[in-house]
Amino acid sequence: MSAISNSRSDKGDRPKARSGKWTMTIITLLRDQPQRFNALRRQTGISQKTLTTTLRELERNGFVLRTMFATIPPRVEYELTELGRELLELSEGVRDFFQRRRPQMEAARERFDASGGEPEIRLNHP
Amino acid sequence: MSAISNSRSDKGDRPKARSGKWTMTIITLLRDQPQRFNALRRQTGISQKTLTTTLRELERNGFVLRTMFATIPPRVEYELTELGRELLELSEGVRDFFQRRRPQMEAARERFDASGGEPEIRLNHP
DNA sequence: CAGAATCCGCTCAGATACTG
DNA sequence: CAGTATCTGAGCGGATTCTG
Repeated sequence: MSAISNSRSDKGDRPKARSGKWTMTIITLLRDQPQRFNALRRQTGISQKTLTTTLRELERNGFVLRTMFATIPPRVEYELTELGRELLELSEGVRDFFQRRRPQMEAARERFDASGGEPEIRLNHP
Repeated sequence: MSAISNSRSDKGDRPKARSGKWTMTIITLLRDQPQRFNALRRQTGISQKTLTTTLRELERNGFVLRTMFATIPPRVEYELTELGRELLELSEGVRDFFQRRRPQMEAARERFDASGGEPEIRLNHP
């Protein structure tokens, strides 16, 4: 274990790229105004550890700006950067797509599940 | 274990929605022409199990059409549906975004890692 | 309040072996 | 060739505990 300090900056191993199940949710919540840590926590029900991890990666990649206020108790605010705002637009596009196409997807799933997943079968080869 | 058959249609539990690390790769490979199972396998280096799972979910959701030819040896082709083609466009948009913004992201990462992840600190509260 | 550190269970993806 | 069945290891996300 570390001998002197245990701050994050001591660890030599940088976090690997994460897909981030909660990433889209977080940046969506940051759309309209900066938010504090526990505000995000309450709105999402996300665990503290995962929220921290998600926010750190967003910060690290330049999508979110973290600002600490040296008050007691401490106050930390997260807000979208310009780059983060672009990511938000992108992610809204993705969400819109799946929302628009949801009926087709559900219909396809019903067909697939009803047929037990049996594919088209052709006897002739093209 | 199953008493009589072990075909997929026997299992009552349907697969849950998967994020699919390889999904984008696969539909990109299907852009220009239908492809056979092992062709996809060779081009990606993806394991056979994961390829099957990925293709099945794409098929189930209506993005990919699977066609079996009753020949010996068997021949199975995968191709994009119209819906799949829309998903392809979307995913190309996503890839383009991260490609375009890669420099900004890498710059942000360097700043973050160099500073040990220390945030902006403000002494006054707004 | 905003985290860091730890432990833990689950799911995902790869490796392997076997079939129609 | 195109799968299915199984085992296994790694990583993610949650719960809990502790601190500045």
